[in-house]
Amino acid sequence: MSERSGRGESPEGHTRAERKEQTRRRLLDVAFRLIGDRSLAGISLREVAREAGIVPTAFYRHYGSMDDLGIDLVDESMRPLRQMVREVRRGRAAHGDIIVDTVTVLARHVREHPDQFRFLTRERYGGVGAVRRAIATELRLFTSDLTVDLARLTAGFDWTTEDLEMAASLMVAAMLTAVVELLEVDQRHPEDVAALMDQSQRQLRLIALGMGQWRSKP
Amino acid sequence: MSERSGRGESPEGHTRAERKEQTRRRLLDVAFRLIGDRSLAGISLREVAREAGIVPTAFYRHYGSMDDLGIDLVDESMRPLRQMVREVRRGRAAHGDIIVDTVTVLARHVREHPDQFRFLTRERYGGVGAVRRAIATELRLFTSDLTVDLARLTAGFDWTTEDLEMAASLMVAAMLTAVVELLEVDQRHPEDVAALMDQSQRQLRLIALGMGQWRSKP
DNA sequence: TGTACATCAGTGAACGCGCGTTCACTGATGTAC
DNA sequence: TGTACATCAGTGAACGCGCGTTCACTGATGTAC
Repeated sequence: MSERSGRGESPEGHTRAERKEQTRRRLLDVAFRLIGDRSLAGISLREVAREAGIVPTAFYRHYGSMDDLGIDLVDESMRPLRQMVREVRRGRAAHGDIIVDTVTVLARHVREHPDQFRFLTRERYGGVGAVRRAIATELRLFTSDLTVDLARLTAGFDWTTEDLEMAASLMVAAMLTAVVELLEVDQRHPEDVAALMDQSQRQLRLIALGMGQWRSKP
Repeated sequence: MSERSGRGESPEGHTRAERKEQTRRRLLDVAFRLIGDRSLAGISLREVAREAGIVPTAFYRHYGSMDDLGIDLVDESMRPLRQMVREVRRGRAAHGDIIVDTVTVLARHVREHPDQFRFLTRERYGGVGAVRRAIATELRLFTSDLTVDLARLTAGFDWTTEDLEMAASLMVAAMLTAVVELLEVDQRHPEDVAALMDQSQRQLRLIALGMGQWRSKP
């Protein structure tokens, strides 16, 4: 048999490594889909393998356990979040309203990758230890990026690092709440989505107003 | 045989109803304990029954399924939260600092009922539909109580109901974040607990400062 | 280019296990008279 | 108070099922010469 078309299925990806990567992607995609209405603990290795079109034992060619796959899912779903931060920073120089931009970009990402955000919010507290820690680490990085941004914005005022972190973590809390609520509302009711985004923007604005008045030991 | 001491175990509770209630309480306590390091989906009917000292089939004398037990767990763990709100309201008339009081009482409840708060934060997003909805309803009630309080505090200023709800939900988000972090830190390190409580108080103060500056369409 | 061997993604049978749920039951507690 | 029957919390055997994991395997792809 020739080098190509060795197997009937999947004509793309000729090398062994390419085929393996395709299977791994299928495992991740299937897991995200199944996680849409269940927790990671609620889906089985056999189910993921079955849906990905491989035999259960072949799963072990890719991950040592479902927990390992879970960690990979965290990486995958944190990527859009990091991209979001980058987008907002890029847009920041252009024109004024950081808050509107942030919420808009966040809402778009949630709309585009609902399963991934669902996974993150669900496993953030509920999941296996390793997965929970991976998510906590990523969120901490997210908060500290925001702290740096706030430091830049408040340069000249006498903000302590502690206070900046406090404000950043409050903003992250507000945004995470918005994400969760966005996932809950039916995307076919745009007026609900708009109301949520509006509330989220007003919350961030309220925090910004408070920061304007803040004195380090008020 | 006489009416009392029919069974060797559990001398308390003579009537059939009392004994049944004792078993139900044991089921709830066992479930809270097991949920300390797993999600509700991760514990089995057989395990709960085994730990409660009854045979699996006897479980059905108390609940139709583990989901039913889950709903009962929500009721049980929301009780301390409601009590907390009442306590803060009661103390409010006495002396000044609502924020310090709220955070102090909250921290105490979390310390006293860690398993129950763990259950709530874990199942809030991760759990079965019915349990998730029960928690969402209780939290909504909590937020609307706070909205009423804020309405009283801002009487005379031109706050819309929408804006009051927005501020209340931001405060609840801040407090829930604090709860989660309190559950994560080791209670044997009081300085970490103090730092968390301090951050939480500063966040609420920041929001209060923002509210002082708020104009309904800024 | 051709051959001979190594690699390794995926196969398929088999295992033991804990699960939820059914069923007919037991015997103490409760109730009617 | 005494008796006869009803109730019902808890028992124990049994079921079929999907699970994670083991094992020896196959055959296309990759590599060395």
